[in-house]
Order: sequence, then structure tokens, then C-alpha cells
Amino acid sequence: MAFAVTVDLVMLTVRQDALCALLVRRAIPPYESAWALPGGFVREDEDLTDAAVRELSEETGIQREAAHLEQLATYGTPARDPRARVVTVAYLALLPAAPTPKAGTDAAEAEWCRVADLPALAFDHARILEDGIERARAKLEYSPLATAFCPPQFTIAELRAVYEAVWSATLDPRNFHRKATTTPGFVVPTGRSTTGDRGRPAQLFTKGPATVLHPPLLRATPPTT
Amino acid sequence: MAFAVTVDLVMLTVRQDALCALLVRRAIPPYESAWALPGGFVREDEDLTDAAVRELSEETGIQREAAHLEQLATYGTPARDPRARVVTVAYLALLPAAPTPKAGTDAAEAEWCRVADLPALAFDHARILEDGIERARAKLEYSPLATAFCPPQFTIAELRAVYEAVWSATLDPRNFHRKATTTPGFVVPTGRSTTGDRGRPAQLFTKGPATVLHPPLLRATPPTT
DNA sequence: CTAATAGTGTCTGTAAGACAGTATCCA
DNA sequence: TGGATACTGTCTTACAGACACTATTAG
Repeated sequence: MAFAVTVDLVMLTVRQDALCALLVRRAIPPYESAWALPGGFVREDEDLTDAAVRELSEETGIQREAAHLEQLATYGTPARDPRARVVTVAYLALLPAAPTPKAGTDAAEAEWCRVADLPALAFDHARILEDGIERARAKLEYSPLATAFCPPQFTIAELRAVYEAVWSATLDPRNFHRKATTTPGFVVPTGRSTTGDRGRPAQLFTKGPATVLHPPLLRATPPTT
Repeated sequence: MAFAVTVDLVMLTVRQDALCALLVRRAIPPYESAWALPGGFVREDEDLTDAAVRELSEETGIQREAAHLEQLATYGTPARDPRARVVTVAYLALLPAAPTPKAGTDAAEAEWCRVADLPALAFDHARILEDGIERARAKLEYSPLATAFCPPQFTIAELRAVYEAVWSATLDPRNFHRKATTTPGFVVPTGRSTTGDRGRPAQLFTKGPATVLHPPLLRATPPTT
């Protein structure tokens, strides 16, 4: 039994305090002119991750090191593509400050779209995107991954804005500051500060060496009934 | 480009206070007579999850409802199978009290093997198994999944034994009891008790409705330096 | 000066770790 | 009665949530 294997990307970033996903408009059938996730076929002798990296740079020109990239899940329902039996390996990419998208070869148009206001998507891409968003939301709790949405140097307020955008929540600035700066390995002070803004200059930080947050930074405190 | 797609299973259970994985001995080349994860090719018009369920029951005769089954990750390095380009979708299955394995059609022999003492495995199965074990260990922290290792009715001590086996750690019985019984939705008392054991009878519990543990049951308290 | 943002300090409730003590079975 | 296991209670410490205050810039 022969399958076609594709790689699809859930690319997320934070623009204007809103979580956004990159969508492309399909130029060819099926689902011609519909919005879809960027992606493409895996080449012979190409590793899955390499294919994802290739798609990432084709879509945004971004380097692999500048973004966080991880495998999300694989989708292979028999009828998901009308042309043939296609199994797609979805990857999740978290990007800092969004560069203007430039259309790739397969895509007529590419655009950052707020996840709160998504159009209908081709194939089962709505489901895949949903899974990617939920993965990102969950990972902010127990991993320092929020820094992947930030530029190389960032302030605590910028980091907090990422959490607020991804979770659609408001966080207490004082408590967040304490949490972010005291959690070992989360952020590293650079000694430098911002300047030119309206208020007191803010310290600039870099992504720390930690791979997990201990203790985690939990979302909604559920009613402890 | 045509790929073959297989499904491989990381099946875990707890036997005699040790975390064990099901391994099969390969009957055909490549890697003939080597240990490997149970798995097989995905059939035409078969969903990936259906293929995993099929393999699960072929190997152990276990019903889908009696176990926890979730997608783990997908592995598709070009040279991972010498025969052809094979992409494998790995699934993680957590099973209660281990039934004696019976060999399937592809497998000459099947055996539960302690994960602390694994043999060399065919293909990249060692890596897949490692990823599965780590996933299970991590999920016990923030999900009520430990109950998947238990029979339908279980005591708090049995549940604690699962944690201790999977984490290779010792937990305080009193504190664990408090944590397990007060975390909302983790376990539900049945009113019934064990009998015939050496000490005081223990209350029997059932898996609760919660899908996440709030707050989580964290592993190793890292040195809060 | 005022407005605005950054950062620090304090109080309080909750929950985890440590550990003592009580309850209920079997032999 | 003794041993073994199940369960409950208390104390201490750590940390999250709430909120008041000080610090440093631009205009």
C-alpha cells in the first residue's frame, strides 16, 4: 500500500497582542482558493523534520534557529484528501515578531490571521490548527516556550503580553514579574535596558537555559471547590 | 513519491512494581530474531488509530476501552528501514494488570520486558520506546492517566505503586493518599473494600471524570536553590 | 510638575513535605 | 496479642494571588 506523505505547518506568532496563525490561499485544486495551512510533500530521502524546516523557510524566510519547531501530530484519515491517501505530519512553529509573509511557490497569498477569527480551512486543517493552538497554550504552562514568541532580547512586560495573548487572559504584572524572574533558568538578565519609551526603562532579558518550568506557571486557577 | 506507513505500539504496563514494555521477536528480515515493538502496516482505507487498535488487540486481545491509547509521534528518517521508505506512526498504550502475551502472526514470541533492563531493539525502536516512556512519565504529573495502569477498581496503595514504578521513586503514603483523594475528579470512591489481605481493608476507587489534574502531582522537587 | 511604565514589598490563603498517631483487618 | 496495612491529623514551609508603594523615564 502506497501513501503520500506531506508536512503541514501550524505557524503561530503574536501580533498586536493577538495570537495569529499563518494561512495561505491555495492556488490549485482541491480546495482551490481556500485558506489552508502552509505545507507540502515530503521529498524522497528527506527527513520529516527537514521537510518542515524547508517549508518554514519557504514561507517566511526564517532560519530554523530563530524559531521553535516541534512535531505536533500526524493525521491520516483515509478520506482527508480527495486525490489520494495522504498522511500528513503536522509541525508546530512558534515565531517571534512576525515578518511580513511572502507567498511561496504553491501559495498565491499568505496572511497572518487572528486565531480568534479564523476562516474556514481546506482539508482537516481546522482541526490541525486547533490542536496546535491547544498545544501551544498548554506548553506555556510548564515550559519556557513563551520566549520563542519574543525577539532575542525582551522585557518582562513583553513576555507577559505573550502569555496574555496566547491564553486570552490578564495576568498581574507584579506577580508575573516575580514568577518569571525567580523561576530558575527561565530568563537571564542582560544588564541592558530599553530606552525611548514612555515610562521607566525596562531591563532586557534573554531566554534562559531551562527546558521545563519548575514549578509550572498555571493557567486559570480552577474553582477549588 | 510513495511511502509505506506503519503503526508501532509502545505498550506499557506495571508488573510486580516494575514498568514493563511489550516486545516481540521478529520472525522475518530485516532484523530477523531481534526484539522490536509490535506493529504493522496500515491498510488501505484504514485510519491510523484503527490500525493501532487492531495491532493492540492482535497482540494482547485487549479491548480498546480497557486501555488508554494515544498517538505518540511519527518517525520517518529516510534510512530507518533498509527495505523502503517507511514512515511509522507510533502509539502509546497504557494497560492494566498484564495479560499473558500471545504471539501474533508476525511475531514469533512476545514478552513483557522491564524498561530498566531492555535488550537492543530493531530499527529505531529504542528511541521510540524511550519517547513513549518519557511521555508516560510526564503525563502522570498533570493527568489522571495512572488509573489506566490499574484494574477497574483499585486502592490508593495500588495507584501509588503505579506512580512509584513509573517514576522509580518512593512517595509518602499519607501525603499521596491526601493528594489523590482531594484532587477533584481523580478517583471516585465505590464504597466497597478489599478483603483477604494482611492488614486493614482498603477502600476501592474508580477512575474519576477529570482529564487534567489541578494542581498537578509533580515529580522530583528540584533543589529550590 | 504629571503621566506612564518598571520594579519591590507585604499580607494571606492554600497546598505540599515531614512525620505521629489511630483504625481495622489476619494469624 | 502482635503484626501489618489503611487512614487521619498536625506542623512547617513554600508559593500564588491580591494589592500598595517606590523608582525612573518622557513631556
